[in-house]
Amino acid sequence: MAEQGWRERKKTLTRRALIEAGLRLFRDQGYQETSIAQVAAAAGVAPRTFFGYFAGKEDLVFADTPARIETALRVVDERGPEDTVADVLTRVAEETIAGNPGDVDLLGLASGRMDLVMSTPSLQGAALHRLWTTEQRLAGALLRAFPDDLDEVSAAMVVGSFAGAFMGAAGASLRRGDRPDEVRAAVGRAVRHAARGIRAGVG
Amino acid sequence: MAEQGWRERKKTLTRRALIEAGLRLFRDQGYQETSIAQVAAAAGVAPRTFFGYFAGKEDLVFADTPARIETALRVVDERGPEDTVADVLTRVAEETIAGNPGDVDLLGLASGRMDLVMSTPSLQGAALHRLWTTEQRLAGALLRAFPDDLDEVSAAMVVGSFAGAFMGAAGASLRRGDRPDEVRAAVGRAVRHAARGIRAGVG
DNA sequence: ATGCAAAAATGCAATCCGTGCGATTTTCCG
DNA sequence: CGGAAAATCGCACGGATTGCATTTTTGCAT
Repeated sequence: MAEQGWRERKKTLTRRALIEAGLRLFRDQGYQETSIAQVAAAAGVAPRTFFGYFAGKEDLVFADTPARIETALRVVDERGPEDTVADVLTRVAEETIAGNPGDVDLLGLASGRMDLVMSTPSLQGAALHRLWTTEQRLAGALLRAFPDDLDEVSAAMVVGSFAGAFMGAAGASLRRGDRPDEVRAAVGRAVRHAARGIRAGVG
Repeated sequence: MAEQGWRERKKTLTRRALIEAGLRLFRDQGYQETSIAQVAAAAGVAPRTFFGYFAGKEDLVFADTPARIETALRVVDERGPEDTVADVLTRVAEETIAGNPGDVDLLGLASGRMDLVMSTPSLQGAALHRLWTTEQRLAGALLRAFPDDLDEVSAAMVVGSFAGAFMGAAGASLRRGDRPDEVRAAVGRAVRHAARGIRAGVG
């Protein structure tokens, strides 16, 4: 847990500086309109250095998702004996919502990422791709947690219908201009719908 | 319906040449590894001309989807009086499958696109983004077709769960290396599952 | 404190996508 | 045949990435 020293500390410091500078610039002047050179300059490093921290422009925007994904997977892995597939996925969804609609507070930059992604096509694609690969991992974890109730395809199908309902509702609610709590409610309804659908099919 | 003359004819001809050349090169040497310059050269036009036909490299890969999307939307618009939401979406899915898993035959280049997309991250993102925007349009059409049973959010949620289940099943089946007919079967099962889930919730 | 080796930050060149613009060539039509 | 409109081209940028060689920093053992 303990960091080595100045070396490590400085690295996470630079990383954070890049994220904050990037997110701020993206929000203020737009994603496409902001060049990596600007982000690097604002963070006080050379443009080339940016790529030592992130694989690309998109990566900076989703810098906090890996942790959230691990959390979601852990929820599945820690399935209780009495839990059903729907129970577990519902809990995953709740866990996800807890730090999603209307928030972000990534590094002090509360909100903004949702709007940013929703208003930037290329980021939408990136976000959906991450969601897609995450769904696959989630399906794998689910299959491991319920080996008697599922198979590869049904696991992926269940996760897909869940995520699909979730995203569909969230997207529509946001597009409609709902308040954060309304979005939460909409998503909650979608999750319950998906859970009901699953119970009607798989154990 | 009738084309003007040589002008129009040549245009669609060049367009087709670009698509065929592109798809062939993408399949043979990979998407990322193929430059637009190569595609243009193979089609006998200047690189700059490529952008007169497609907005970008990705567009070429999905050149046939617009038509398919229109078809899907039409299926929703032509809802029968007795149809339920699940009925309509099931029909949309069938319509979609009819020309999807294992095929493509876009322009004689049977198969290959599915594999191409599944093996190219950036194309996956593009494909998912197209799916996402299509879902929105589908939700809109569905809302128009069932104004008494749905609202914006529930329509999007229903479409999302449907598409999610569809994609999840298709992806898992393909990833597992299933034969085209097996993929079809898996998707069929997913569609029935999603339909059941919808019937359990919305009318 | 000093010097060396590993790690990080840079600089630079090169490739490729995508776009604006002006110059050319084709095709259409009177 | 003589434009006018449409389609191609060529050219020059701006910006994302990447590979490679060079220069700074930092960690650590004398």
